Amino acid sequence: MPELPEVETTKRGIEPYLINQQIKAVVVRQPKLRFMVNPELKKLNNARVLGLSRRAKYLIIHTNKGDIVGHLGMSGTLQVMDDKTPAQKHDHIDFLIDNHKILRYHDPRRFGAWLWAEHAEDLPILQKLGVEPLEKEFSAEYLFNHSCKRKMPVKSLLMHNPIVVGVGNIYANESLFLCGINPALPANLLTLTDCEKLVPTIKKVLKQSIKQGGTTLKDFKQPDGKLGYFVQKLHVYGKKGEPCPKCKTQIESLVIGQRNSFFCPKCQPLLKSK
DNA sequence: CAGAGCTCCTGAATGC
DNA sequence: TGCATTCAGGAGCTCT
Repeated sequence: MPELPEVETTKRGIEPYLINQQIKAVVVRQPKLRFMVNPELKKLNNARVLGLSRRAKYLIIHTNKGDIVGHLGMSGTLQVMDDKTPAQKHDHIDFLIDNHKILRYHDPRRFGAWLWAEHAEDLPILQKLGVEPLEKEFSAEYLFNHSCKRKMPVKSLLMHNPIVVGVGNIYANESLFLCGINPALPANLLTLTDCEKLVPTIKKVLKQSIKQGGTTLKDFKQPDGKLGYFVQKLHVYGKKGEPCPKCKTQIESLVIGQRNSFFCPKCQPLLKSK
């Protein structure tokens, strides 16, 4: 599933092919995605790409005729390929570029979204987003300020977009494990000290992942980038029943906020002893 | 306002 | 072998 690092990697990967190019046409084969694809997209003929940016997991393509705002959902991919490449199943959108290439959006589960706005900042969806996890605004103090008065489980808080964006299920699980914090712990029981550990850990995990995203980057230049998402070294995510890498206790799983969560009951006790 | 639950969709995994 | 069922998963929206 494209997490923030994947989106960032995608952005960096396609940017060189798009910048200063004209979008000749936009072909929408399947408009029914998470939201109906914005018909305004089709008016972008001959729009020139000025640059790309990212906000949370949204990818923004700035043109002289407005901003295209895309989200890869959980199974979406964007690839630049030759404009003669035949469309495959689930290839929902093509942006035809004037260098005989296309930017193709492929998304089996259709959880993605493609919006348009004169200025991306005006989209309500983007305005409601919390801080970027890699920016300095996401600090221990910031997290503590928002956690101390909420009862929701820490893990849900970390995945709560109005507070901090881009921390997906995998990263929330892994970061909490690395900090020895139980994912079900009510947020208001987090101490400032916990936050001082957690925040840098989240940043570290995300940065590491972006670095590894270089691997993904290579694949996605290959037109048949059928390589799935590269597996990264995970400690607990998806490892129910396996031994904890630290203490060998069996990893347990628990559904929190409809999301599967993994943790070591010994390294991440719910009740803080001592 | 906080927070729980619902919903979109399809492929993979599991069950018979 | 094949059909039917179950589940995962990002995030906005609705309801309490």
